[in-house]
Amino acid sequence: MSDKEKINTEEKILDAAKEVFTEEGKAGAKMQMIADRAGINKSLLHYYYRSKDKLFAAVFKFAFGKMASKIFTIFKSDDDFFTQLERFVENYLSILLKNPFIPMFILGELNKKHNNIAAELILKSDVNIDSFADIVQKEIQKGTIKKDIQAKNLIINILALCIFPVIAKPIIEPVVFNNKTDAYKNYIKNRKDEIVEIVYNMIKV
Amino acid sequence: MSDKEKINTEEKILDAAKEVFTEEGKAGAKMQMIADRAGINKSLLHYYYRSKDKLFAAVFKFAFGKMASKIFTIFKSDDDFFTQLERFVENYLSILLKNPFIPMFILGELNKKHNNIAAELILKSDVNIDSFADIVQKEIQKGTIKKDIQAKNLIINILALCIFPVIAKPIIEPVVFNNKTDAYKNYIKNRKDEIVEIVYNMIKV
DNA sequence: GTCTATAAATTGATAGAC
DNA sequence: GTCTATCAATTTATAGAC
Repeated sequence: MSDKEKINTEEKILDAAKEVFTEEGKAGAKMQMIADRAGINKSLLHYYYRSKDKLFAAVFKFAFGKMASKIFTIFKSDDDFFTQLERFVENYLSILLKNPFIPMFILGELNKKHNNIAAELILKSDVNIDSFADIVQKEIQKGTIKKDIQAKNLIINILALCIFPVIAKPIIEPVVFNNKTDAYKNYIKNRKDEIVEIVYNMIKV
Repeated sequence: MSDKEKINTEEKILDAAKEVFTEEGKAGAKMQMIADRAGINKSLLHYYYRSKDKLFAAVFKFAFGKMASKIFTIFKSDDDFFTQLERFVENYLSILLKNPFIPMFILGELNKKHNNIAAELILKSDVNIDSFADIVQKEIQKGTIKKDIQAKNLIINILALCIFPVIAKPIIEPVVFNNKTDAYKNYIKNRKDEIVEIVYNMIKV
């Protein structure tokens, strides 16, 4: 898909909307910006998606799917648990760095007082941690990890360690790394090993 | 300050603005909402604060100060390092739970592409981690913590483990705790001990 | 399908009376 | 200081030509 002229209008609109909504938030995004970015007229937005709310819903659904759907797939491989965890962190960090604005967009919209659309879409999603909880339970029985490890805590901690450094970049880069872009980039590059070691120390017997 | 009628108008406006801006974001917040919440006329907002930008700047400055200014003060006590860390986590979680919308507000605005105001205010702030880095260095020399601990990594990890569960509440509560509010509240209540243990396992020799 | 023109509603900001 | 009335600009959405 190197030639952007070849994709159809509906797709062009959705791509532009993804960019503008995730960069500016729902309230900050303007239909005119999206039309400009898509290289089409504002009226066409309403022709394909009837309202800003409908377009937002499409983008939010895509964004949430991007970050949530593949979370637990890695834990279905035949690798041992520690390898699965390592591959998960690597994989999730990779997705995050390719889509640095998406987590902030999702969390930002969900935390808005008057945004039923986003909250409703979460309720309809079928993401759940049951399969991951089963795997953790089995590892405990095998004696490979600490007895008192809780799957819920474990997954939240891992996601916190992966997501926070990305969404807090605009504050970490100036405050922690004195505005040195390279220092922040280097920090992120080494992030996988850092997280894996923390998780290892969290769960090892 | 139990009788809200007694505080002056300027203060009433700022209090209302803090609420509305942090709940809705800068673009989502409307001057009319703020006036209504303050129980005054919209024109008075412009009388005290000349523009929405000026009012936003006042709120953002307050919010950032609330979360950032007291971060490193605890590490000036005479307690041993592990006790200082424990007290820091306890203290920071307490501030977070009293102001659950502030971290999301700060990070959300800083991640907006076209928001110079917030980014400028961060640059002007004098928050830095130098004193904390010194303390970590001394502990390493004393041999009380691992040799390869980096202060920058340590503080980011701790903040991640504190802040993420709060800003991700709208997704943790439905996805991880099946919409059981009590289960989430209980999880947060036990959060301090969980984080302290993780940090202990991170740094102990 | 895509555009121009315009309606209709919202919203930040000001003027002026009291 | 506080209010009413109103402006001017923005913004979502629609009507209608091609």
